[in-house]
Amino acid sequence: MNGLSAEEQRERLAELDPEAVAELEADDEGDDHDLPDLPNADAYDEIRMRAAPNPNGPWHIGHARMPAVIGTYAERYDGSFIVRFDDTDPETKRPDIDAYDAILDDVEYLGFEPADVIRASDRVETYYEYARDLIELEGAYTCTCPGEEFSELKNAGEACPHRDKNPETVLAEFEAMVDGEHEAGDIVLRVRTDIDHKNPALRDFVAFRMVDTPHPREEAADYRCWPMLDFQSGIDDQLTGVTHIIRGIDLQDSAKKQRFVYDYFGWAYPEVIHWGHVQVDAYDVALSTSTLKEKIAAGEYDGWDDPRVPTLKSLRRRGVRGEAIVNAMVELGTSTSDVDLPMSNIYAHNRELVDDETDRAFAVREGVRFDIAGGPDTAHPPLHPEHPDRGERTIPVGDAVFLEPEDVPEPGERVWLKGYGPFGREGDTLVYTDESIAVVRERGVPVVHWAPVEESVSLRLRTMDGDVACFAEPGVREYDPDALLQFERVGFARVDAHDDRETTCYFTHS
RNA sequence: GCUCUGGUGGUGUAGUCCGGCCAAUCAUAUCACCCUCUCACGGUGAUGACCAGGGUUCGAAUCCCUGCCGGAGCACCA
Repeated sequence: MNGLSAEEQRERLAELDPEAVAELEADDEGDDHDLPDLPNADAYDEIRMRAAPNPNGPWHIGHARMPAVIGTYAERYDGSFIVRFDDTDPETKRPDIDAYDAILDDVEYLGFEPADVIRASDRVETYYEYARDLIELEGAYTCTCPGEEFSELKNAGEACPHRDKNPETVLAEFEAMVDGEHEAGDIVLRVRTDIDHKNPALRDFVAFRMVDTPHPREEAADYRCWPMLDFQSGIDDQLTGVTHIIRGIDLQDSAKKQRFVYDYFGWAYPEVIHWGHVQVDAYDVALSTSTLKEKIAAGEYDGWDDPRVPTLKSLRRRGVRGEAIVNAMVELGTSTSDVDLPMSNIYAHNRELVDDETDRAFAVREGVRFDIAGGPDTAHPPLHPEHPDRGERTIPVGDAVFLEPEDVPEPGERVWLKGYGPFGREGDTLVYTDESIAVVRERGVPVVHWAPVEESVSLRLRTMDGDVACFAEPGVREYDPDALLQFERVGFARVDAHDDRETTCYFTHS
């Protein structure tokens, strides 16, 4: 057997023990991805998942987890996912009209395409239909108890007086809700679950309530009777063929509540996975859309793509590839405990994606000026050290250069200007010494990056810690906005804009 | 108070269902060395974990009990 190739061994094994081969192949498969298998995946013809954001602002980094994971699952199982905006609260969690498109942009940036995009606020009539059906099945009742009173009864495991109304009465009262004949707080429609269920969270929850504030979307502005998340989401998951739901641990009880509705209708509940919260390091601000919104409105940040802000728009502007974020998110898996995602992880994935194809350039931060004496007129460092075939840059040196303060040699010491040549410091002048590269290899002369004074480009490097004034080599102006560069010994940066005075780049990571 | 649900190196993850191949996998991180006209990339090595205590067993990260610590829900928010 040892004399055979792996292929032959496997064929041979197939004859002897087909099941063992299947197992081997399953193992091989397992090495290709980090995410665990979807529960009970074989039971479904097509895997269907959904991202159900509340459109209250552009996404922060944590939001990337949902599309990253369900998009990856969809690809792996040859299934699909939809984006469904759960925008059924026009007041407390009022949708931001711009957020719908902003979120879809973010999904695209991550590299995924939803099979469909729907908005709950377009589907209110549908929810009404199912509510009517549920009422007829005696699965829901209208209730005018003040919230606090009901809460007390519920905690005691006691039914309120409205629970036993007949369906005809309930239906009539519900139609009055639909017609907007009530005001917020006056009446709700409750699902009849189990009033003394041992878990108080599951007892007769609210399915519809009145909201006085019109929905910001014109198409939905006339509705006053709005479904609650647990009802709306449950109906939609069934209607859109969702087979697997992933959601946060804060919604752990949702499935249990929705099962009561599913049971009334005779539906099978989808598979469900709960995961914990994601926390990201490296930022001063919390991963919270509402907090970000406040601080941006207050002028503390320039906008949703300010480099100091933990949003996807910010990472995008900084030149981080969506794929890097996806890779990092997929590595987090789907565990129920809270997880910390270090930004260094996203950076490591990004570096892996971009390092090989990114041109190199020089940018000097807070440059110190030195005159140059001797040496060739131009320097020709390669565009990429590992790909000399891609060509080289041309930097006109002029008669002075900038060095970073940390790279300044002591008087009498030498320094190798990268891609240019060896110099010794005499006062404020760097004098060309015409030595070979051996001084670097054998004598340990430091190799530093530099920029010419005369033909330098003023460059503003926007970083998470604020803006840094730099001088860059002239070739930087040739790159179109959106290009990625690696400033040698500084780090990666995305070219953002050029104007008459300066070039702006966003720092990606080291 | 009631009800869920977790706890593997700094971080994430594999292993836990069906105890032994686990003196615990892989990645990232940090440090060192090598490579190098970058502090990038690449290579080598090091660091570093089964929440605690009992029990069952020839054998426990894995099963049982207790404790400790954490997260979540009990909204006319999502």
